[in-house]
Amino acid sequence: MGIKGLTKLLADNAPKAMKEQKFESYFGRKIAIDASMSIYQFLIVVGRSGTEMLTNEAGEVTSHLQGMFTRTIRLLEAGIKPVYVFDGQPPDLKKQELAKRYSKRADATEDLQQAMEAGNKEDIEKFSKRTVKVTKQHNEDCKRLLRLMGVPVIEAPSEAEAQCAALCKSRKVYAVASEDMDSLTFGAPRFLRHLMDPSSRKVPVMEFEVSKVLEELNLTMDQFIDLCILSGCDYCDSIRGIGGQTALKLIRQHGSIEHILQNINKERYSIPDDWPYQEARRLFQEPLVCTDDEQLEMKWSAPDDEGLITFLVNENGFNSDRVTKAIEKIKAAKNKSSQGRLESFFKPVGNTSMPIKRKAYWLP
DNA sequence: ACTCTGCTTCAAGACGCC
DNA sequence: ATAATTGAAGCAGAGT
DNA sequence: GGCGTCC
Repeated sequence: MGIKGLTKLLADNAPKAMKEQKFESYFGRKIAIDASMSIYQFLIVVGRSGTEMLTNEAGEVTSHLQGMFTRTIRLLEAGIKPVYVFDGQPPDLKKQELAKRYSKRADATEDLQQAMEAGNKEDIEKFSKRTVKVTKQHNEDCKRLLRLMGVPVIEAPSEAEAQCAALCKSRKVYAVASEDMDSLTFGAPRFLRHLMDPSSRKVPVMEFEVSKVLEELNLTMDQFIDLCILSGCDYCDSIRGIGGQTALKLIRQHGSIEHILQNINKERYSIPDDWPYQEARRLFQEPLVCTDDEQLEMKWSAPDDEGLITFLVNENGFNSDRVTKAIEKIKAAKNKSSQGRLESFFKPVGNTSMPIKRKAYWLP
């Protein structure tokens, strides 16, 4: 569930920490993306009608490939250098939460069964979406596709969001793009929401800087993490009756969850038994991430034409012409943006005599 | 009156043709 | 055995 | 912009 109500809390209490940006302003930028969440959305929405989805001849689902392929091309054409980060093992604390979701899905599967027997189209549509799950195979399919496209893939040891944040902290990428507010709690210095929306043109890209969030809320990072835990996170329960607003007030007043617990009226608020807030805090402060430079190497290389045609056309029934055209798009996009951010940034100005300090500008 | 929490519900891609 | 979303909007009702 | 198709 991410962090409950954090968007609204920040909009109300730290409006200057977020700013609208143009999609085009990320030309040449390296951006980390949580792959699993994208795959999930593709499975739910791409080519779905009732229980029907896009499939290959063997009847295996290909919606995730279609979605990942077109979206990644769109990013490359915008000059963005995406790096997709895949989930590893979830932390133990998350397993309780995940068990709940599992049982919800089991319920939905039953509901779907009934709807199908009753032939209720609307219900079939509704419940089938809730039974979607991302399998290991889906993940492997997408990794293979991305590698063939020449787009880097990183396998996180645990939470992908945490790995994305770590990449941004160590300046290996410019920003993290996600719809999940956890990114800020993991300390991603620059965080983008709605990066993918502008195609439908409704929502502008929203850019958050964690340093400004802290500055405006007047909190330390540790206090911000405590605020997120109290607001409600995936790792442990929160205190019933305390939401974002109250949590912010209490943190400002007492400084930490420990001090809040010492001062709070325990008649009024019941603290959960065996409340693992300290472990949750630790997961946000020091999540398990990979820091090995060799494993984090990112290269945006030319696409593998033959490999893509074998995989998409021969193995998964994609239209041959479409794939060929798409490959050309990828090549054109990579040529255009391989010059990097600076030249293209200055090109419209038309003044080539200006000396440029290359190195300084190349930092993310 | 007003604020806040907490529950339920929903919707979720990208492209091209018209 | 294997796999585990999300935010947001709208509404009810408790608390202050 | 609404609507069907992608596999």
